[in-house]
Amino acid sequence: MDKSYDPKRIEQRIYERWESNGWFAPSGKGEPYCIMIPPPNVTGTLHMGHAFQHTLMDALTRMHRMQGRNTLWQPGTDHAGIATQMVVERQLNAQGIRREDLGREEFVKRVWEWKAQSGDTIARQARRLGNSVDWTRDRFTMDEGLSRAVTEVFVRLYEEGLIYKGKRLVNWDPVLHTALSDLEVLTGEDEPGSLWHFRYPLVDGSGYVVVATTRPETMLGDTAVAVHPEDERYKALIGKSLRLPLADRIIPIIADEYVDPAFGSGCVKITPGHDFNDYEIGKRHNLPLINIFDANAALNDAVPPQYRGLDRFEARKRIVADMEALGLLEKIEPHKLKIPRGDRSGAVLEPWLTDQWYVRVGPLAEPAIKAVEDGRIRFVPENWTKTYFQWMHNIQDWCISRQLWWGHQIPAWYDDEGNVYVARTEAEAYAQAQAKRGKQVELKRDEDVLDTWFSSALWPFSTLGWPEQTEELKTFYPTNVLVTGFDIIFFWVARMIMMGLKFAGDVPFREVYITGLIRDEHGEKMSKSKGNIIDPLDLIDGIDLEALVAKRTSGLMQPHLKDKIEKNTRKQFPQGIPAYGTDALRFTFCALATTGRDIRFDLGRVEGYRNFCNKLWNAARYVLMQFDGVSMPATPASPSSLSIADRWIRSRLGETIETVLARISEYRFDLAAQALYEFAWYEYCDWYLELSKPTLQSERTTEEQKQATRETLAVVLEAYLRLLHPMMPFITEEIWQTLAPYARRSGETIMLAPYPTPADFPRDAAAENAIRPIRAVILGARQIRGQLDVPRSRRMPLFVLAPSEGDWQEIAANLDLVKALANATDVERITDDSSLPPTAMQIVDGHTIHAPLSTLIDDIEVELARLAKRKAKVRQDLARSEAKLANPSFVANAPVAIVEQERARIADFTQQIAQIEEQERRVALLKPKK
RNA sequence: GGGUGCUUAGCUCAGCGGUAGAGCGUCGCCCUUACAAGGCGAAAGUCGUGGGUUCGAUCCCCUCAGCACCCA
Repeated sequence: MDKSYDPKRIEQRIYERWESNGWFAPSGKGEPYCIMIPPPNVTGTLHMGHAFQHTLMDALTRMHRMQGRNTLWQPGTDHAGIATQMVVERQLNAQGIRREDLGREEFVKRVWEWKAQSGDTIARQARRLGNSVDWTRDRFTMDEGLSRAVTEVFVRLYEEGLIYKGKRLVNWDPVLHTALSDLEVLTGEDEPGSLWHFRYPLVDGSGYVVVATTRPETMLGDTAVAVHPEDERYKALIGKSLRLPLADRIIPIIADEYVDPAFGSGCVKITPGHDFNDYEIGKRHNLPLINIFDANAALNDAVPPQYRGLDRFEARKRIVADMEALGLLEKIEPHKLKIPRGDRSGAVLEPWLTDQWYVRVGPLAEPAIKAVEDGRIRFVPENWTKTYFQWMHNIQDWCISRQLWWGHQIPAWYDDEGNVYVARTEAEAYAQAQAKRGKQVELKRDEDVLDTWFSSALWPFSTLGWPEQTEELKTFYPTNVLVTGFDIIFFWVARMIMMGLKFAGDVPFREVYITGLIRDEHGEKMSKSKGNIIDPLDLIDGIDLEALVAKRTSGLMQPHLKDKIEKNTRKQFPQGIPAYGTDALRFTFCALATTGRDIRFDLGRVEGYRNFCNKLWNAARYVLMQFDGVSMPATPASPSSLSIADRWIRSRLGETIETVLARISEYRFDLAAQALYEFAWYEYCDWYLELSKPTLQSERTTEEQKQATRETLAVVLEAYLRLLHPMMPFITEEIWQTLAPYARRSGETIMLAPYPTPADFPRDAAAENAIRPIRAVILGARQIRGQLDVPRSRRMPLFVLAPSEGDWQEIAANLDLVKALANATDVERITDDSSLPPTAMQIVDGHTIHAPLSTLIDDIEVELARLAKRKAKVRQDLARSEAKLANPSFVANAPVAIVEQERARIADFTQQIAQIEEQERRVALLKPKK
């Protein structure tokens, strides 16, 4: 083995072997376990959030596979309608081609070409992350099978009256020319704007009312002015008529509770065609609805000729100017408001009246709520159920049509009379038309496509072959757990639950593990425009500064941010990013997977876990070295030949296995990772490896004892590798391949070896207790050296005052061990320290350890200072305990065990102080007489 | 306006009714034949504020402040 760990040399080779052997596919044996990957955008790349979630899913998948379950991790991608269409359109625009020039068919062909070209980026990334997905089952939402599921669901919902077409106000993106669902609307921070106060004259010439508006350009579509019914200022005006300036229309003054008398002037212009609230008011008061915008949000022919064709923002200026010229502009106030924008285009959205398809969600939501209420689906962490319920109880009908070309075209056809035929195929639609019209008629298919989330909602069963009742569907549905971020609970999780219950007859998954969102080191969301994204592969392979800068500053939507991004990047990564390897990255993700909702990604953590990989690597090297030139005996070492250290480390591994299993079962990957880290580093490496050295190197131990220790080294490490494998698949496999035989374990791969159980390494309380005094003496010696800055090379005799005969027996039985690790010339028991020469003293776990000062230092003051400090600390502790016991109600009310513990502490502290004082007295004797 | 979180060591975060923990960073000492990507030792926190419950609160309850997110 190389002296240090080099992930580049092992990872890809190992992954290829796993994949080519078909080990990712379900075994076909055992209880099923299934996770559906949340399908990423097929033309996109995996970002840190994906890498994070994939790591957790892979860890779960690998663990259950090792536990003998029939395990499927289903991979795939979605077609990301708007995002993908935008990308391809932009590419075409760069060549001076417009989408409309190509026509729909040709354009869609170009998208497929782009998909083919960029499509394997994600698969390549996923492989580098070590994902053990079953690639043979890879799916895409636009695949034939999945498209069939989409059509089937659409038709069935339509037939049940759960899908309808309606003319409604929608959120219209005037740049992308499509409707968006509520969820795709972003309302960001308050932006500075104005509140314009206009005068609308009364028809009877008795004056005017002042209306306040943030959108002057919509006044041409006003069909009323509303006041609050109880507003004394305007009560008398209700029912009167106004002459709408510029448009020169007569509109009524109406009363509606919706009006906030305190806002603006208390008079609100009502534009039912271009505002969601006004639309509702319009419905209540039977107001006419005037649409004044076209698809580009420019004014249409419904407005006076001089405004026609003006863009909405241009129109605003003109209208304000014209009102002012007419003396109808009362004032302009600065006003902050939130402006709705499209989540893809960033364009200011326009409420616009169009024909759209909707899903009537109410009847679907009810069972979906119930499934969570009665525990058939469990959210982890549990408090996300609240978020889910809040949304589900206030759910709105879902606008599913999009005016795009890329996506599942809606299976609806129209005849020349405008009748609609929803059908699984064109032929079926023609048959329906024939039946209805009694003759053959020409049909035209609906141009719109479905929201991408419509197909994503079917993912858990469409990928398994639905509507066919396939074996896979029977075996793996409902799936076990969904791993995803809280940001798509509404978009995706809720909709999958609704669709799964409706069409697959059961919940789509039994648990939903909601992860936090990966943010940058400042807690900022990672985004291209902020220039703070990190490609997970760059953490794995490393990247130099120039390449990183180039990556972050190319293809920016807002080129003016380039300089800032470059500057920040150079500042943050002056040396670029070193290669950390997949395992280090994966372990970092696990360690960061706390219950919080924001996860700050800290490069320091990755580095730390890369070091951990190296530590593990070198521990393995040490273990393997012990077998050099040693022939393996035919039979394993007998239990009776195990040393106390051998028994101890086995017991500690047992506890670690227990902890890891428990923590992962509650999705606390952070705590599981911590337990794994601590065992390997602080127990196995720091202690056990060191404890093994005297046994293996001494001439005083028997060959049988040596064999027992060698085997323990191998057996414990081998089992630990299996325990760690789900989080760090590559390094564990690499080491395991050479180590396994020494642990008498065979098999082609660690990924199919059994996952450890606590029963494999039963707890051994006697061994754990026996190690304690041994450790105490070694620690005492180390502390004395450390605190007095004495080099390890300076050896010394130790005198130990043990708290009990039993404790001393453990020390005495392992004297060579203690001497070696404490680097002591001798370890001698004392029962009374008064006869000792002046020493440095340390109390550890009830053991008092002395080392003669003459062997350590020349300056007595150093030791005196150390003692004084120590004494002060113990006195503080003593005071605290005494105060507690001095409180009669503490003694009366606290549990006996707690009171006893406090009494014991006092006794202990008192004794320690006495010892330190005695020590001070004796050390002082060494002071040169003045 | 409604809702949900968060505030613990310099930084990033665990923890949780009985003497405050980790990683990274910092400071000493050490080239110890597994590992300097290392070893040993150390320093460092009135656990956001103010109340309450309790024998005892970082933890439970209330108030306030700051920050973040979601919904309208």
